[in-house]
Amino acid sequence: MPTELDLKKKLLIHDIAKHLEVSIATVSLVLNGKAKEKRISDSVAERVLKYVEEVGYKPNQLAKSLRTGKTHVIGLVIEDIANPFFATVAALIEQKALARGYRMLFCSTNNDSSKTRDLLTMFQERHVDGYILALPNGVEAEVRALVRSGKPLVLFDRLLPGVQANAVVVDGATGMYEATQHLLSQGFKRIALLMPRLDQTQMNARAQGYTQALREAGLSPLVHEVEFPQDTEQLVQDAQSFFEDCTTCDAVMFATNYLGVYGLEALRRLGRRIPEEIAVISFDDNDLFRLYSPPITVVAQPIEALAEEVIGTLLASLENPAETGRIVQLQLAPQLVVRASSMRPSA
Amino acid sequence: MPTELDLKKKLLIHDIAKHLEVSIATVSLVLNGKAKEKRISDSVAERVLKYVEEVGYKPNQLAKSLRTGKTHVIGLVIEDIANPFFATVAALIEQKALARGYRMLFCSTNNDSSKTRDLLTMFQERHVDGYILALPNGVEAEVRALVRSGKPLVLFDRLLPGVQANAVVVDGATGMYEATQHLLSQGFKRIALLMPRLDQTQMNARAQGYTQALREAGLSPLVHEVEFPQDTEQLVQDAQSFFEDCTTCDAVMFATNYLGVYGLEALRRLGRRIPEEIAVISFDDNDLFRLYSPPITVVAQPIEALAEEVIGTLLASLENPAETGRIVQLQLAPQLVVRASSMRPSA
DNA sequence: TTGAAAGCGCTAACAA
DNA sequence: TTGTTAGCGCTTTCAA
Repeated sequence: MPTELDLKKKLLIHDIAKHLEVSIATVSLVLNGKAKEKRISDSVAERVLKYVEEVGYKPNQLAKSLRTGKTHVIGLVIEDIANPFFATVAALIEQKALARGYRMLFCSTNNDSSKTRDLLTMFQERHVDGYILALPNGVEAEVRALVRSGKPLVLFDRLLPGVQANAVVVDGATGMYEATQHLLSQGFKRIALLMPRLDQTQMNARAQGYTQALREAGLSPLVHEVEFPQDTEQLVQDAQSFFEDCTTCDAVMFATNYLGVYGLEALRRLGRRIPEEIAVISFDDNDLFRLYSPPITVVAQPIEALAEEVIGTLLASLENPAETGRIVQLQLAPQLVVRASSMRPSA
Repeated sequence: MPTELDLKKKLLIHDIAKHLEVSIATVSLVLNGKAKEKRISDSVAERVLKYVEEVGYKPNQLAKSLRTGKTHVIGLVIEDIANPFFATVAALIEQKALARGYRMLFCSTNNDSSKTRDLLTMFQERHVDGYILALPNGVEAEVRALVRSGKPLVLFDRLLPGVQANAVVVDGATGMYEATQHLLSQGFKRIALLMPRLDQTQMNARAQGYTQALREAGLSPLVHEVEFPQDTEQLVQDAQSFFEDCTTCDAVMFATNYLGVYGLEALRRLGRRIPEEIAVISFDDNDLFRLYSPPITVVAQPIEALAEEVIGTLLASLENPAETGRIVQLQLAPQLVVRASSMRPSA
């Protein structure tokens, strides 16, 4: 004998209206908090709420969305959810969005512009209410169209050339500039930079900060670009052969967290001592850098603040459609965390 | 003067039918690949496809879903997207699901059963087509109801007591059993286990494997449970005071990747040398363990295979509703990766 | 081979 | 204060 719970026959608003002998509209209004506004008697409103709770009626969100045009879903597009930086940002954003009644639909681009285009199309088809985007180059036209359409949207981590939109990024140029100066002040002279071959604004900024600091010191930059994305083992070997060639380098900076990891692996395979033979600084902090022997100096991104600003900016334009048109562009300061890997060993 | 692109007035199926002077049904049928079946002339089908492509018509998925009852969205519920294990699994699942035409709606539980209940309700309201779940205890009733409802569903990482459902888990008991035996064979005698205080099947299995190996060797287990989830600094200090108390321990096993990280931090603060003063093994592999000095021995989970089996199982029951009822339960073997941290230093 | 029309479940304008 | 009803955009049966 099935219990009541078992045969839960997917209640409709119609059913509950009939049971309570009120109209569908009344139920809908009460459920959407418009009882007062529409001057529905407190007693009726109360009865509705009570019964709905009792039988566990849940409105079909699909129908609701079709009707209202709102899905309460935010589309999150990032480079790779397996990258700790993006995973942490995603976790924080999810948490904050959930608290405000929004859910996340997420996808990784893997820096593939064609895949990204498909993703953006899918999000549009699904009518997400807003977008949070860390995109590869090559989708400028699509994003521009999105902005024009008036959909709330926030770019983060990186900008898109020629696209005017809300954005929250980290000031990697200053971060790398200061990090480079720190190395110089420690007496290191041949400072190399390892960065991925990606024409993205945040990467260019990081390289620029590094280059500027060196030039001001009258030194010349030594930039090595590695293919990315690419097979892990290949990346390590690439770094390894770079270090083998660059026998005069006394310091190296990694432009991303994953290059830091692969770079350390390469240095370890070569048996290079840090910082005695080569000083190291990586962009982005994580457990590995903090606990490595020696601990690695990093340019730490303000992840918590980044997530907060991103979701704050999006929710603001979501809840205040009037303000669409006013563009918010934020640049957050990273923090240089000096650890043993960049300290000139006292001779 | 707005260009054609600018005033893209949200095309409807109606518009395209009218333009082509065919019926709405014809357009719909062609778009859903039922042209042949419904014997629609090739020429008409071709015209429809061509025009749709030309003007970039995209059906409203909300309306489509409301009508068909299918959303092509998979709900992914995990403990914490910022945990590298879950982040990696999520990345792999997302990639494989996308390739099959499904998108992911994801949420983290943070081991909060009440939050989890809300999450499951939200997913139901949004009519996700299937569920991939790594849940905390306390939601057995909800999941049992979900299974009864016939919705495709796969549990992973951990089972739920008393719930019969598809599942893909890793055999942590054997993994820890073998790891413990390895330590014993290296001559370590006082082996402690640090684990989170979570009554979850995978944790219990790991503890059981450890305990069994010790008992078989006539030794007694030494299990320390730490509060989780909890503030990071607190976790490190908790581990630290455990190590301070346990002066006779000559080896320690960490039941999760995060405990491994915090445990290493604690040992470092105490200045304990690994493996001379204490040998270390952690469950779950990652960059930190591989590159740590000394490299940490781990019980590595077969993440790629796990993701593959999870999505494979789900898609199978998604695409083959007939088979609902046939439960698939898989147990994958982890791999002991021996590194320096667990090797008896040659005296 | 194609067209008309009945919904999917809900919201909200309009009437009463 | 509450009820009726017209859609939101699409799929699919049934009739032509």
